[in-house]
Amino acid sequence: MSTQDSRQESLPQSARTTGSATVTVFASPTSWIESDALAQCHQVAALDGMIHVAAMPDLHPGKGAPIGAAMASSVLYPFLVGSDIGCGIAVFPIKLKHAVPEKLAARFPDLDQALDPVRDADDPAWAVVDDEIPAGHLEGLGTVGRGNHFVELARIDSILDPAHATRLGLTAGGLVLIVHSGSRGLGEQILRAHTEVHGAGSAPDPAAYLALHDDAVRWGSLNRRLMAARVAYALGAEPTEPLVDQCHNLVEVRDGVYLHRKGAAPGDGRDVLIAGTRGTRSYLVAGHAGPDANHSVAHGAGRKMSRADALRRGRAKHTVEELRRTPVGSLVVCGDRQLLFEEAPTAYKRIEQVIADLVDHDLATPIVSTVPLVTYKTPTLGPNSPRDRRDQRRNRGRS
DNA sequence: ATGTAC
Repeated sequence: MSTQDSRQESLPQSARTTGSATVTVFASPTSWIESDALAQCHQVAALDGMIHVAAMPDLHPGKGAPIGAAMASSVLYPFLVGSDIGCGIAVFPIKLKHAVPEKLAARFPDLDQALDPVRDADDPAWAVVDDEIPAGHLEGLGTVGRGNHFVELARIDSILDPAHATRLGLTAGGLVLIVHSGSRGLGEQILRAHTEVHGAGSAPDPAAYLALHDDAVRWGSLNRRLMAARVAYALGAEPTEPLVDQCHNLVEVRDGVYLHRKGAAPGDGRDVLIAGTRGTRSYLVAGHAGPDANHSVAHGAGRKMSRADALRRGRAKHTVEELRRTPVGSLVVCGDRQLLFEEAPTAYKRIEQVIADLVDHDLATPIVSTVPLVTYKTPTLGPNSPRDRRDQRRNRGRS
């Protein structure tokens, strides 16, 4: 199977009796995979009840558990999903007459500001809420969050599978909104409630955890639709239904076991957008991953550097201006300089290699690529904004 | 990735 396979048959006889699960890495030998991330896969493999760990080519170290892995177990471990339960990527078609990045970047709404049922009662974006708000959770509703989350206006670039692209109504030059976000404070609350009592232990009442988890998954999806509607209206377009909306942090019950996905998208007959970086292409693919891959595909380019390294090396290598205007001509709306360095394209692996690894292992077939026009991270409040002044204080004497 | 504390 994989050239970085470390299945039990390759281990000495004595190691086979430990009850450790199998670990398969779906990456070429030349693809960059950190040894810390592999070590985390093997730590996970040693957990009680673990059956199989499938590591995707975007694998990188996470907090306690690897990111970019699908982990099947007879026991449910909330920490393997992490705090951003329901995080995922949705793609919405959008029609605009003129797509000039400079003009559109200035029109994005403030996605740090939650939709308030009273103050924003007249906001037309509420129309996408067609049911109860999951868990009745209003805090942070309609906000993108931080880290690697973003809302991007992108153009369909290459058509790689014409028949499939046509079925989805995608043509070269068409525009889409790509929304990567999750359940914000809600998922964090759910994991914390478990962790305070059980730490990294399993869920003693899986059904109880799953009920809360499912709320967070629904909330994340609603949040992505709300943001797409907020942005569509702000850009002078109508909101649309998502073409794809796949969640890469969740646990599902499948074949009688708990399949935990952490930075791994469902890849079993579904279409999924695999995000590049703020300054490179993304790829919509048709997933056809089988049991060896725990029915999963990669979720993005995957970090190549820790946030700390990206910040340190980025300050020496890039100016803020070149990170806000990328090599593909897109604009990055980000009023937080530190985040801009942490999320620099050079801090990530090459998305084309990740896609090639998926193709080579027969996990996915690319449908189209997209190229960013405007990527929104967090509001730019102008040169004298409180945020930028804070950044200047933080950076003084260091850069 | 998160809200909160420093």
